Amino acid sequence: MISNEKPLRALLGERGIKPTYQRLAILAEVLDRRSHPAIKDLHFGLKTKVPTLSKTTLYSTLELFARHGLVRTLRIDPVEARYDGWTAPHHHFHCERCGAILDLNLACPTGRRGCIDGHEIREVHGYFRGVCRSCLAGAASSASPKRGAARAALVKHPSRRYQHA
Amino acid sequence: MISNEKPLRALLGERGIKPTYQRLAILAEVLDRRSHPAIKDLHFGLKTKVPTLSKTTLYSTLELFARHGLVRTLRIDPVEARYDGWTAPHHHFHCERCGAILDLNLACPTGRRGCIDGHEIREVHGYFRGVCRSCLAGAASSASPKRGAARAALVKHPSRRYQHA
DNA sequence: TTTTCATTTGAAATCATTTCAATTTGGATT
DNA sequence: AATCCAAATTGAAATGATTTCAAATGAAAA
Ligand SMILES: [Mn+2]
Ligand SMILES: [Mn+2]
Ligand SMILES: [Zn+2]
Ligand SMILES: [Zn+2]
Repeated sequence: MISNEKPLRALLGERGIKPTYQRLAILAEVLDRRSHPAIKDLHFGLKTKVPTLSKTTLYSTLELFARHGLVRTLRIDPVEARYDGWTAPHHHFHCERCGAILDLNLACPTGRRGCIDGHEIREVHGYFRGVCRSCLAGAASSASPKRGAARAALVKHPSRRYQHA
Repeated sequence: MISNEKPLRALLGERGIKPTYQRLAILAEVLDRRSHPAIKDLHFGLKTKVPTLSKTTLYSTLELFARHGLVRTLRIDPVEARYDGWTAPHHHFHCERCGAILDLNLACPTGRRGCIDGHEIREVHGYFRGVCRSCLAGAASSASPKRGAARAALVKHPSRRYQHA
């Protein structure tokens, strides 16, 4: 629903990646989500379609996809990598209360490439952290009732984050 | 040597943080380094001055410092948190070959605060990743002979990163 | 000195990620 | 259809940063 214009097979084929059943399912799942899912979220979301899918495959496949520019690996969440199927340059906001990662569209582009100070730039990430709109609205202490990755993040992580503040 | 204008005791006192022997040593160590050290680097660097210092104290103290704006916690290295005693807004570059983290001074500021899309912004990070100047110079495969955190990162991390590419 | 409370410490637990060897898969060849 | 082979997948074990937790220490107050 995001950028599934081209069939998934083509996205893989163009890059010489064999369109395995697992790879197609993983690619579909990660492109289908705007929530910047973590490995465990993808694993959970795919358990019906690919019951035998291992986390090891998820790790290696997502690294493969990232290497070929099919997904972006976000490191804004200190606990776990989050993946983004939307590869156009944009910034990210991480809510330290509910764990949600949201897209931001700002002036400063993250698409910059080339060299800076002689260093070869391959990736640019603009990370903002704070308290998201809906957490601000749902005042008080406990995070507002979110779903998906945000909620998943909530129930886990003992006090690592996403607790009171 | 960086921003030790004020005595360290004052930096803590202003914020109501009791100037413990450990805290003063940790603060001195993190302010003294431009290498954006990880916990293990600080632990190693302090073993002479504070032989009994535990990593637990380092974790909790650095979190305390970060909460009070004395240091910034960088999440650009996927393996471990790196700490920055230079709190003025600036961007960071992470060399995926040798692990070094370098300061960048660019136009787009990271000092932005306030709200975006209704989200309350508390932290802004500009992360660039690629291959650093000296790694580019020292062509070939193995990383150029670096020191400090970069080297430390090298000898560790089996193939996690900092290997060939 | 005795009490009290914050800080420090080390050991154990947690958990994301990596490693690795074995199994499975699917295409090519016979 | 049967065989072969390299790539892909899998699960279990290892790794290592970070957190948890309860005991030990320290320092100020009574
Ligand atoms: Mn995004
Ligand atoms: Mn810096
Ligand atoms: Zn939130
Ligand atoms: Zn380098």
